[in-house]
Amino acid sequence: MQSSKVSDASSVKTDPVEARHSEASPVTVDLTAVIVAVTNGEPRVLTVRPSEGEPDTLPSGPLRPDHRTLQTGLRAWVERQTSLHLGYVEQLYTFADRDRATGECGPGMCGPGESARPVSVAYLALVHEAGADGDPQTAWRPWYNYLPWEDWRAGRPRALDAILERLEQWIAEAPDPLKRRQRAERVRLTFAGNHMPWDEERALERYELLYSARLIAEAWHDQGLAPPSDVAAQPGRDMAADHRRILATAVGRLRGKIKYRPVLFELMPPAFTLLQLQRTAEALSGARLHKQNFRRLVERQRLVEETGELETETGGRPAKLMRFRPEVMLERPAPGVRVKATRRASLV
Amino acid sequence: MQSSKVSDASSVKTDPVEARHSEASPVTVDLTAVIVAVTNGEPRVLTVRPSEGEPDTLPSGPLRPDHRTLQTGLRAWVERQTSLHLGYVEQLYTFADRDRATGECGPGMCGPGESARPVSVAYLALVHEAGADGDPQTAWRPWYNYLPWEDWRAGRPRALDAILERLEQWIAEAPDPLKRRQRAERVRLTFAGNHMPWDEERALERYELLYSARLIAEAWHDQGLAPPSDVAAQPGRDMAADHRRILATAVGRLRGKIKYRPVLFELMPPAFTLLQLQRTAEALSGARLHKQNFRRLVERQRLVEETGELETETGGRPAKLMRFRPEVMLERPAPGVRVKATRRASLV
DNA sequence: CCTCCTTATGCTCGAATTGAGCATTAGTAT
DNA sequence: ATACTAATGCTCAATTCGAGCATAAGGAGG
Repeated sequence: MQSSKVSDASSVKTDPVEARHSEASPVTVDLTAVIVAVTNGEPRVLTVRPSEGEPDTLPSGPLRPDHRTLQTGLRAWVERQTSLHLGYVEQLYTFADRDRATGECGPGMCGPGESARPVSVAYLALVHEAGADGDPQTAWRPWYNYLPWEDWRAGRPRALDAILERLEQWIAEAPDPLKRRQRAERVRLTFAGNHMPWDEERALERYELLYSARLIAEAWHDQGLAPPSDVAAQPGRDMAADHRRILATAVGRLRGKIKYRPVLFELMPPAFTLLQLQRTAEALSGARLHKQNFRRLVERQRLVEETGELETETGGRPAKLMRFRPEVMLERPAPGVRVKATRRASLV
Repeated sequence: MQSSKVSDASSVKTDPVEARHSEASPVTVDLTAVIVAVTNGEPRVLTVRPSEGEPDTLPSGPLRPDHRTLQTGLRAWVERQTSLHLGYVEQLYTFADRDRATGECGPGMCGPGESARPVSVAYLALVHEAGADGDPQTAWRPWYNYLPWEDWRAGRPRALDAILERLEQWIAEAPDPLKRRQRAERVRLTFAGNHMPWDEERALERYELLYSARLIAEAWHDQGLAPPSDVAAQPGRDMAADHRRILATAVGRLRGKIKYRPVLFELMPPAFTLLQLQRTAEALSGARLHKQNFRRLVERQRLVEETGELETETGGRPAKLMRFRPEVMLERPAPGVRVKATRRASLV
């Protein structure tokens, strides 16, 4: 079913006529959005509620002639589809792999071989609150549902054991010793083997590795195959087309970004406690942070100021409510929350 | 027909007619490459020699159906156009502004409004040596020819005086006081006014600001106007379409990248002295670095190892020749040359 | 050969940043 | 009162950073 595109691809290769008229191929541009919010310390992405039995989907739509720029096109689509106004928006990446589903053709919906190749331009957007829209067409999903191995907040994720076991198997299956070493090295690098620390920014690399090793259901779909029924072999919920890849890109990018730009505050309500801020940073980076050092950092950089109010619902001593101090943008280049995970995740 | 789910979703909310003729506009995808090399401490980009009287152009070509991915398409084009093999390649950005020339249509050259909108996907590539190809169709140009205000290696660039003068004028011309303050703030932030340090990574922001203020010849062209004849008002050599914007994107991105990934070595010959390495870093970042601290950094991170040879043509005491130590990639995440400009550019 | 110029390389020193953790405060729940 | 929980203040050592002094080792000019 998803395989329709694969047959397109092969027709391109085999049909000499197709190959000869090598002019620019007409394509359509699809704008896809990863819209992120963090509520109660849980990072969520907005999904368009799929039809029964279909995998989850990110909001997206084609670029239209009346869109002046890619970004305005994206905003238009999202605002229409979700009645959500986007604040911070950033371009993520442009994908156009011929052999990898890009989602425009549902089962049987693709035209004949001539159909335009789908190019998708992915965007990342941050919004304040998840709750808002009661739109029944959309749903906020914890992003770690799709990428469970990325969540180290409660220590090493359970899913990793099964994953690493499968990856060892994949390494062993390599056709020759050189490839075997390369695979092993790639696993070690991205999955923190052997003296490598876990690098939370490598979310995309990890996803791509799992895809190569066919631990990602989409890898099977893209080849027109049904994934093995063994659930443990397919960690995380799958998504339509390459949306999970786009999500992984967003996660990695955002994890990097918070370290040198104050984007964290795009996700916060107008007033918040320092712990809430910390929880948000942890939600994104997927790691626990050292509390006192986190505060020191935020305070020394003067990223926030007191509102004067207190939050009493903390479960402990009341906390000062803070607000973002927008002037920082005008003071230093590159302010951000460059935090390092605590060594021992238990602490905090 | 493209995105079934989107039109479904939107048709729920909006006028079905609108939704129906909301076909994706057909577009062509143009792959554009910023190919960078540094020779003798001068950063250069590969340009395709323009026809007489035409502005300089970056190598580019349309995405074709036989290209499996965007990146392979780009490599194919570049290898054909320049007989150059690309090593490091990274996607930069995708541009598709409707109102900004993207090169396919000169003034009046576009067909009727229906013509396909050009989308350009820009890539950055790093290569070892500029000299190589004797291809008469291409030329290596110092990138600061196009962005002279970005070169602070010999102190504050001369061009800045004229630029800032014009920008002051632009600020004063603002239609209302609020806009005036916003313009002033924007200038201060990007051009290091008033206690802001020069942030070399903001190359794109600076370019865009100059574009807004019409200090960039392309800003006039895009509106079908001839730029004023006053040369001082148009700093830097212009390029075709939005290629200078793409170049500015590349410069900013690369300046950021060298700080946390060892990409610098993609530009170096197999063996080099530490000073050559430093000159390369300086060439990219456009600033002078503190020599001893630079060596300390490179050595402490064990980015290089001695080859055992000496370079005697240094003009002074012979220097050890070094080579990149690729093992660093396997040791730590994010090794790089995160250097800060010396306060006083004279030192070194 | 001696002097000067140039670059290479070693080393120091104080300031700032970072990682980790102790201690105290101030609320709520039992 | 006692136990928990979270907020907040503070310390301390290790490391990193910014700046600069000092010395080494070549070549060029006298």
